[in-house]
Amino acid sequence: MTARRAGRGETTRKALMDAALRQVARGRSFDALSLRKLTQSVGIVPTAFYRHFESMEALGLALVDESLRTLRRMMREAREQPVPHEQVIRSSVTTYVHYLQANRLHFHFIMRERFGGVATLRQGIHNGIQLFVSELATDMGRFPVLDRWSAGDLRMIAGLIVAAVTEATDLILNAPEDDADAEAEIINTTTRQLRLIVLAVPQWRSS
Amino acid sequence: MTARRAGRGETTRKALMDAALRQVARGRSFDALSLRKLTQSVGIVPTAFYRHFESMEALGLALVDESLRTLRRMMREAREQPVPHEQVIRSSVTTYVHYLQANRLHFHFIMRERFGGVATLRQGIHNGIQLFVSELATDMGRFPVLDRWSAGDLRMIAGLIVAAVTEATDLILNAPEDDADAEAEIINTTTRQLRLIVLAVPQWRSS
DNA sequence: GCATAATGTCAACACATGTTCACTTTGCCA
DNA sequence: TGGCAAAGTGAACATGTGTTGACATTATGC
Repeated sequence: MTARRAGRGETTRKALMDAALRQVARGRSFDALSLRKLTQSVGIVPTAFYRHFESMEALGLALVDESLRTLRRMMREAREQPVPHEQVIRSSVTTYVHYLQANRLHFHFIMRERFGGVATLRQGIHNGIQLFVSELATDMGRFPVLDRWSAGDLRMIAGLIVAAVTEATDLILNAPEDDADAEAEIINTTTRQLRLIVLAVPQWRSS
Repeated sequence: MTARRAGRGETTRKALMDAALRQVARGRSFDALSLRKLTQSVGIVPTAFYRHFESMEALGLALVDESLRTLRRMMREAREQPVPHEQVIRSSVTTYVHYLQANRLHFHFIMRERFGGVATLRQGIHNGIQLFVSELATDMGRFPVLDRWSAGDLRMIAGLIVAAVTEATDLILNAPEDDADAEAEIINTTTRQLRLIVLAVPQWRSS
């Protein structure tokens, strides 16, 4: 039983991860981070890095893991929340954006490294998102009309929704952090996009 | 009139740009490229780089420009092409994917640096895409039913379409280059997504 | 409280990076 | 054809990089 110790080591490990996240959120891509600057910003000597991670890539993978975890947590909480009868879409979008604001660093990391320069990170994030799409698809399959849809059609529509939300995420992250007007407009546009999609559902005939 | 010479210089300038594009397509993010490796892969000495670009960032901006230009070229050609009466959506998607395959390097660059680590490149690409969305919106405003839509609604739906196409682009670029089956499936999914969107159009009531 | 493993430090390495300056070569235009 | 600007070269620089090994300092479980 390798009971993980939770001494100061655990905290500087976290500090390293946070430092990396902050650097990424500041604009740099993970690919271009330097081990030395990272340790410096944490206040330890470069060589101490290896006490916590085997390599930079390992750090990156840990960050992918952590970030995807907050994504899953969001979905779980959303599932446990009772579904509001009115304004389902609008309130979902709003909730999402709040969650996004509360976890900017993780979302920023995911967005940047999703197409970033490190193949293994890309792969990990890609898989995570695909899983996310799948879960969304099966969730949607429980709704009144959609319960007659094929699995493929459900994935198709889930993918479309995720694409819309991804675009919104991009816009939010690139807007100034406290611009309420911009945020409101993005929420508005995304809400209308999702409403449009829902409007199409009853019309759909699988070919 | 500063008539640009087209000597060997012009060609190694292009060679530098191509080398950078290849490196990016290979996986590295632009801000992790090294000036030295670049010049080495072109066969010139590092210092000669400055004969063609003031800095790496200048190279990047030139690449943004070039890549966005192929995007605009695509749209222009699409506009000049007569609209097929049947299977409009499917044939559009197919055409797009072919164009994408024929210009993988440029699309790869756009996709990677759209969220990449260099702010100015991000900004440039973002603006380019927004312009793209606007043009698509006004184009769509010429269609039978959509000609009654507000500009805001048109932008909304155009954004949704672009989001779907962007997702498809990502999938295509990350699939092996000659996997016809995967390509066919992506085309299929995207086509259905766009069809779904079109189905919603007659139902839409602007609030 | 002591032994022990985990964290952290220090010095040093071999190498890669961007950029400088003065120089040579190339190719075009008058 | 001679001149001149453009393109390419070479040596050298100051810095930054990842990684090594041997050593010091913690903290924690027994």
